[in-house]
Amino acid sequence: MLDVKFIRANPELVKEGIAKKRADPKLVDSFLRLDEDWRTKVAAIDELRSEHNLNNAELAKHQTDDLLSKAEILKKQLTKLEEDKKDLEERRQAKLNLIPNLPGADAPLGKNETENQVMREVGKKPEFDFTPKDYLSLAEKLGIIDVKRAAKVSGSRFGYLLGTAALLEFALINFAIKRLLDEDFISEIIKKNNLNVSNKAFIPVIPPVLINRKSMWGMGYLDQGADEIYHLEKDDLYLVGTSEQSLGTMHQDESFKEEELPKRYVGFSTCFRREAGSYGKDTKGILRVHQFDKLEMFSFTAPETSKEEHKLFLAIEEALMRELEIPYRVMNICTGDLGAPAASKFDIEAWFPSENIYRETHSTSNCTDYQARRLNIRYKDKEGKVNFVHTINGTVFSQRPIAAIIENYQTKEGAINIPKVLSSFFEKLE
RNA sequence: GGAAGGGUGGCUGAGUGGCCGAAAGCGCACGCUUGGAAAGCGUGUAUACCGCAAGGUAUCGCGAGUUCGAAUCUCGCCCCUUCCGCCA
Repeated sequence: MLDVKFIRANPELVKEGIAKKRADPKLVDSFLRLDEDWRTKVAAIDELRSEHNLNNAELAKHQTDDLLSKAEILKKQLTKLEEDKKDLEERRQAKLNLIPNLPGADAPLGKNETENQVMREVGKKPEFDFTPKDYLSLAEKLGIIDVKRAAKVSGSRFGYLLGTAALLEFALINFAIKRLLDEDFISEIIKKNNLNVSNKAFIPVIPPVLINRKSMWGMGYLDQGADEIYHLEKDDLYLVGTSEQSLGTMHQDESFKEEELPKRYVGFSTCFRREAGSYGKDTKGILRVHQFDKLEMFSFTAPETSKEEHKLFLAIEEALMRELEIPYRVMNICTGDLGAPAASKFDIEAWFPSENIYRETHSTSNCTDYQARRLNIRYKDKEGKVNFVHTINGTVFSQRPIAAIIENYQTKEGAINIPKVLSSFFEKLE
């Protein structure tokens, strides 16, 4: 949600901003019209109610027919006005809900994913003296990914990870968690990237994956893209598409002290996506499935530090990818490809040698105060002033990197080497 | 799922129809006191919206209702605690 006062004071700026995100600028005008009507109604009600309250105070002292009949009249008027107000309020809120966050200055202008900018390519692409196979046929041959049986059991876009693939996930998660709990690791990244943020460690968390309507709405995913979300009607609960949704909502209606910020979490959860709009896209394998596990970073920060925190998240993602020795590139997501809550977003795409392309494996967004305002998450600064926090989220590892590992670490014989950095974690499991 | 009890400000907790945005205590802030501190004393201490301000309006889990008037009465829902049932 945008700051209503800001919209009123800067309607042109807001129109310009949301147009860049391919939202209809007319939304702003229709919102402002409803807002104006609503405010007028509120003022009228406040005045009438004040009169009513005074009248009631008299009635408390002595009851006369005059006072009583005046009260009845005022009550009737109020009831009518209040109905109008409720209706206006709903329509006003509905418009406001549809206005996305404004893009940040660092997000490149563009209409869709084809205009995302490559920021850098990192890592040496593996050279094979044979034709590299795709991860799925390798994995199926090794019996470590099974989508056929999953189709039998659950339908399309599901998969079983077995043996080495399952162990790879556990190893990957353990490796990443170990890094994120290590302040020295974070310090080093801060130093290397010349960032001005705290080296505070992340708090590990296993969050709920079913969340209520208010929470899902608060994260900004219900007004647009609700088709993507699984909804359990009987209980009116939503399955999270990412643990971002249960981490960000954890502190709703709370107020931090400034010294508590940044509050950093790393959550592990299963994620559920209906993939309603992606028929025919990545239908093979496990790159786009209805259910997958993901380790996710989430941070509540003061507004001044959110950009740096966002850079830290990206730097962490990159550092872990470099340790894994998987080539990747970093994309700066253009305005037209940003989700509703995000002001800026960086993706990491891992190298898939069988296809000779990079594929998205990570994503980190700065949602500024858009989610915090909906969820009422604030902090008190040193002068005691209360303000909304900023929220940042970022992938650590999902299951997609497992596919990247399989492709990049394949041998001529069709086996898979284990990345060096995972070997100790892997051996403990084997 | 069944039964009982409960949900009030940062916290504890009083409040069964108007004098209640809400007693008291704790905490916190400031001041006095002190060599300094503690204690003591005094003052202040919710949020949102409208307004230049004075001030007004709303909020006692949420929603509806009764009433001129609701924290207080009625109904529905949510959440918490305890007991029973079921259960990893």
